[in-house]
Formats: sequence, C-alpha cells, structure tokens
Amino acid sequence: MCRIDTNVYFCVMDLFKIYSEGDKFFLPNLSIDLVIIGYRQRDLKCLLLKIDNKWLLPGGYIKIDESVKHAAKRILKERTGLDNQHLKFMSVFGDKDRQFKEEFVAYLKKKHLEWQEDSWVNNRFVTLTYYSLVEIDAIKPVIGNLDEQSSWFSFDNLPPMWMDHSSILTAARNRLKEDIQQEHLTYNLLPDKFTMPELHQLHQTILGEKLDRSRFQKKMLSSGIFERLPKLQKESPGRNPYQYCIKSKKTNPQR
Amino acid sequence: MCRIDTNVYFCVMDLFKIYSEGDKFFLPNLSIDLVIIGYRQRDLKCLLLKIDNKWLLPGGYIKIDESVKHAAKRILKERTGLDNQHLKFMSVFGDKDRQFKEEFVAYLKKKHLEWQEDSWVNNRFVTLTYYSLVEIDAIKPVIGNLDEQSSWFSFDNLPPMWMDHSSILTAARNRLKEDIQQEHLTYNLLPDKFTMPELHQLHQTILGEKLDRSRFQKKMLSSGIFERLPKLQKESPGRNPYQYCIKSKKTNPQR
DNA sequence: ACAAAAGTGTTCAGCCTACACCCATGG
DNA sequence: CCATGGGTGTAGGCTGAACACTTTTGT
Repeated sequence: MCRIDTNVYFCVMDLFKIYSEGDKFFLPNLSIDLVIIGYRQRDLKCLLLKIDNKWLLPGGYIKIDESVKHAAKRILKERTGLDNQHLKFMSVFGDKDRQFKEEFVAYLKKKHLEWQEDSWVNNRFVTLTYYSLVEIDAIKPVIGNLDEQSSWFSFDNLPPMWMDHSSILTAARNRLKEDIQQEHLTYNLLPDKFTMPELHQLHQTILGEKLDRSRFQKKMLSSGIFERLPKLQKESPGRNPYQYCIKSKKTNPQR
Repeated sequence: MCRIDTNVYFCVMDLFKIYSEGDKFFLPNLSIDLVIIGYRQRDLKCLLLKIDNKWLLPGGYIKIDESVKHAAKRILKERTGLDNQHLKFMSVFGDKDRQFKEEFVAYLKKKHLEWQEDSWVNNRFVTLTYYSLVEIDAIKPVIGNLDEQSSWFSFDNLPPMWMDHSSILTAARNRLKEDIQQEHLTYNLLPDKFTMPELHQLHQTILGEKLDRSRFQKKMLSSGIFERLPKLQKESPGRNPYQYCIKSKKTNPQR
C-alpha cells in the first residue's frame, strides 16, 4: 500500500516520474474524466484544458488505495477547488483502441520528454465518466502541471479535442437533457439565490425548446424544494421576481 | 497485442497459468460481473455459480484488445450459450478494498494451488456490472473450469455469496424495478410467444405490487410493440388468452 | 348453464396545456 | 398611467385509476 497525498505528489514528483512510474500509484488501465458543466448568459458551458492546441476533459486516475467514487470527488476538487459539488456518474467508455499513444508521441517529443514505448500512459484506458453541474462564478479552475490553459466552452462551439473526448461531451449533453426531466438538479448551475425566470430560462436552454412559463413555475414550486425569499428590490423595468433558495442547503449546507 | 481466442484459452491454459499470468491477457484491475435474470413460476431468479460453498456472479475479465462492451457480450455468451441476449449496463463497483484476496486464500489452498502473494487475482478490482434478462428455458448454463455448479436462485432466497456480490444483486433487483417503468424490456424474460396475463403477472412480480389488469393491458398494447397472434386453443378452465409476439423480432430476429 | 378467466368499456379524478388575467414597478 | 415583465387563475383535453360489463370456454 502506498499512501501518497495528492498535493504532495503533484508538487514533488516530476513529470518524468509521473509518466514512468504512475502505475505504481494508480490503477493502470482506468481513468476518470469529468464533464464539468456551467451556465452563463443563456449558454451551457463546459470546462476544458488545453494541451498542445487540442483540448481535453479534466480527468485523472484512481489511486491504488482509493475508491472510484473518492477518486472522482478528489479530481473534481482538484479542478474546481471546492468540496461537495454535484457529481453524477455517466457512463463507461471502453473501446479497445482507446489510448493516447499516437496523439501523445508528437507532444511529448516537443516537450523534450523521452518517449517511452512501455510507459503506462500508452496503455489502453477504460474511462469512467462523470458529469458535474457547477456555478461558474463560484469555482476557480485549477490547471495541472501539464495543462497550458483552462477555459469554458459553449457546448455549441467546441474546439478540437483529444481522442474521444468530443463524444464524451456529446453524451453528457444528451444525458443532462434526460436527467432534468426526472430530477431536480439544475439549481446546481445557479448561485445560491436565484429567480424563477432564471431557472426557467436555464431549463429552456438545456432542453432547447420553449417551456410554458406558468406551468414551469407551478411544477417547480410544487416540488417543495424551493424556499421563497423576500422579493428582489432592483433595477428591472417591470415587476421584479422573487428570489428562491434550496431548502436542503440551509439545513444541510453544501458549501 | 496478444490475440487469444477465449475458447482455446480456457481449454489449453491450466488454472495455474490463468492465475499467475492472467494479467498478460486481461486488463489487470477491471472485471465484469453479470446479473443474469430469469423468470419462472412467478419468481424472479438469477444465475449463480458455486465455488467452495459460496456463490458468485458469472463474470470475467476484459481482454487487452477487446472493448468493454464486447467483453460483456462475450462473457454472457460463454455463460448462456446464446448471442444477442438482452444486456444492459448497470453500475460500477469500485470500493478500495474490493478484492478476493482474503476469501480466496483458503480456497486455493484447499485446491492444492500454490498461493501467490503477488498474483494478479489478488489485485483490487473495479467491476463493471451488467444485467441481462433471459428466457430461462432457452439458455443452457455453462460452468467454467473453476465453478463447481451453476444454479438459478430466487431473489428472495439468495445463498451466501463471495465478496460484495450480494449488494450487486440487490442493486440489479432495484434497478430492474425502475427500468421497467420507462422501458419495455421484460418480454426478454418470456418465450417468443406469450400472453398478456403472463406479462401482467411478470410485472407484478418485479414491482411487488398489484397492477390493474385492464389498465396494464391497454398500456402495453398502446405501445405498439406487440403483435397479436391467433388465440391459444387449450386446456384452461375459462376463456383462453391471445398470444403475442414482439414485432421487431420478426423483422429483425434477435436469436 | 354456470363458473372462471380474458378482454373491453365507462366513469371519475387529477394532471398537463394554453392562455388570460392580475400585480408590481419604472419611466 | 402605461408599458413591461413576473405571478396566478381557469377552462379544455388527455391520461390514469377503479371497477363494471362482456366474451369465451371447460365442466
């Protein structure tokens, strides 16, 4: 058993060591990829990292003495800086040729890292994907020591991506559409206080269709998970909406 | 790349080789476990294998040059003898201490197999679980070279099981309950020709509650996936039910 | 003919839908 | 006081629930 604190690990070990000996600390054929989803200006966005002019999902590996779920939470925390974010398992991507090998060769050479034919990163990886709904303004994206840049992209305007990460994004986008019909989870995308018109617009964006305003409001309120706050006194032209918060967040605060 | 036909592999390699060198052919920390579900005499059953007085789910490993999905299908075929069975991904079990090690020690010693501390089977395994709905009478369970016996068990009367396989079964039982509310897949548990009363009883068994006969029938027929056949002419006391088959099975036969 | 079991119809309630109306606020 | 936009009410239609009724067949 090798217990290694992730922070220590990422600071102390150099890249070479990660790539040559990572399989001593991580399960060698499994990875985790996260689709971190945010919402701003009527647009669904996801957080991506840049390596060598192509983008990829924030992800990581599962430590030998760590559960899969813990790994996913840890990676999410590493990337967003926050605990207790929404996190939901999506699916398994397990194609037989699913490996970075070909794509990484050029990049590693460029970085003057020795190309190791037998390095664990050349392995074929089965990846477990999760999606997480976050409030964009509450998190501060953290870039790792390989990534050059992190940025939010609209789902409608995605950049060129590594390997099969585009398909993972598409799957997440579709999955979210299905899930919100059953579960109330979209408030995770909004600040702690939000209005019904905001929530309404968010659902319309996710589903890509108009929703009846009246019915939407009644459906949401009948769920009983929202608590109305004193009305917003502000600068809008017409009547101002009430603000709402999530009841459970008060009794059992999430952040 | 080592391409090894599974049948050849299972016949030629001896147990010792599987357990000492399996990691040369399989992804070393991943397994697949199947909950194969059948239905007989108003009872939901699952297919289990016996090793050393404890039972376990039929399962297997993913070959290095094989997709996860293909592995699941292959394992299902190995165990049931049939292609194109229903198969649906369920979930990931990835606890950090998820390994057979402790439990296998006693058994391997009993079998006079040398206990190898560093054998790959001692690894911690993340398992990908699937469930499959099958027609009990159409399949002929195949036992592997380790299993002593295979048998169908009622979900209400499960035997002692290896590791966390009981929890996997419970998860599958609950998942099935949820899934049939959304999807029409239960016909997989019945023969190609079946009656509405049979389907009705099956749903009642799965859900564990009474369902209105009239409404059930109308709901099923309105889905449009069933095709009515000439009425059954047989030995029942009252009126005899129509038989139905699945339309898509005729145009696109599943077996 | 009657009992038993399958198939169909009827009624009622509740929910979804669409839209109209009311309310609060800024100009 | 009117335009703007949020909040609420209401009439019509659809679907689901409960149960009654009809049909078929063995005894």
